[in-house]
Amino acid sequence: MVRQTKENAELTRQRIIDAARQVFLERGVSRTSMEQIAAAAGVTRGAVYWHFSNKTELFSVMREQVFLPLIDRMDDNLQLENNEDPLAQIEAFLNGTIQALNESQTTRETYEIMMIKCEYVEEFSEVLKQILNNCDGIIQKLEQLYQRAKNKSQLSGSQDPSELALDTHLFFSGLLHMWVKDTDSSHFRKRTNALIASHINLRRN
Amino acid sequence: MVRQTKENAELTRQRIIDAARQVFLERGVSRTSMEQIAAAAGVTRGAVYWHFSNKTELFSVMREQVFLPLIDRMDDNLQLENNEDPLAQIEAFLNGTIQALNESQTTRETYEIMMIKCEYVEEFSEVLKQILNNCDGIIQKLEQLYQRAKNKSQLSGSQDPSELALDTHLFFSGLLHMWVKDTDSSHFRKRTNALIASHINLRRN
DNA sequence: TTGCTTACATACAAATATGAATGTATATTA
DNA sequence: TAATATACATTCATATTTGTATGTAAGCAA
Repeated sequence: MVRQTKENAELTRQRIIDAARQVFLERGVSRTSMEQIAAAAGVTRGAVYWHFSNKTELFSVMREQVFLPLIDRMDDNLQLENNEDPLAQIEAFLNGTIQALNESQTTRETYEIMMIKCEYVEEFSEVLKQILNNCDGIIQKLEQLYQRAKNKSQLSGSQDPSELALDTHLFFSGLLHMWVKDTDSSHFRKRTNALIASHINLRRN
Repeated sequence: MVRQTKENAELTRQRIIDAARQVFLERGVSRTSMEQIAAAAGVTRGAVYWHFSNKTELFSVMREQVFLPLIDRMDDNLQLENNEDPLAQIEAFLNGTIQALNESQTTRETYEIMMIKCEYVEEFSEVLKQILNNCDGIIQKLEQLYQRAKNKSQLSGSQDPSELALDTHLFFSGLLHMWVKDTDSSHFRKRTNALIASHINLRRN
């Protein structure tokens, strides 16, 4: 197989991305060599370098394939439609993200790589900034939703939407980390729905 | 300087550990070579290999120097003394840990390395297990404290101590991550106390 | 059909990293 | 004070990894 058609080349490219994800997961991003990725994809380094200029670019593509759609989905779930029940909407957003993890192994693996199999230095610290920016967006939207919940007297006591939003974001950030790290026992993953429910319930009037 | 006294050797050892922390922070654990550590410590690789058998051991020592005392301190803060105000005790525990970060640059740096400059694969996945075990311990103690808070009718509504404990742990885990990642702007760090206060307040009767 | 380009494989050169082996001067100890 | 162990520095052999350069057969356009 010396020269593939355009279609086949695209398949090869995707196989390389999938192989990279697999090896990143096993050996960590830094320890992974292009040779290992090539071997896992059943090609040589020549092919990998043909499709991607280096490991960093390959990493970025792998990440974006999963995260860009995921972020879109999260944005949708947080959209300010005229919802009767903002608190329920927040809950649905949290559950939706967990559901995305449950449904797609690729998403799960990518999350795991991003969280505990990647060192955010040099070129990669840029990625960290993007992530933080994204967090800011989510926090803002949460705050708006909490504000609307407050306007509708859904909240108990006199709670500040801004602090509620941050509290929820931190909770969820911690939740995702735990969810990802809890690979074998998985006794944690079964509790997530209840946890999210009680987290929201704590706020409800 | 070919042969130092025992005392000086101990100083050299510590200098190597400090140098390792510094280079780990800059380049990430994986990308850091023994040569770079040696250079940063002002010695040669010979000295580094004399004191530590390899990078993994050096990493472990660096980590334990900071974490073992920190864990002890956290355990102390969570101890079940006959406290009148369990909720305040939890709040003090959270604030205390943040304070430890504020007070010690070494602790801060080590946390940052552990969180975003280290890949938890192969030998390092053992470390991850230890961390998770520790979390379990903290969660259990939080649960006991929440139980006592409930017995004293400190809690509003009918909240489950077990879920409150997990919620607090996830919140705090997320908080630590944010705290560490928020290196430059530091606008987040100033809000931590207020955030912790409102997190606890949400539970209070 | 020819010629150019694509999609790789193979080969090469240079850099970097590791662990161990060896050297060595000085503390330490008997 | 002589012998030994210590605390390193230096050297060496060996991998490993990277990027690039070159080769090549087949696809594709004119």
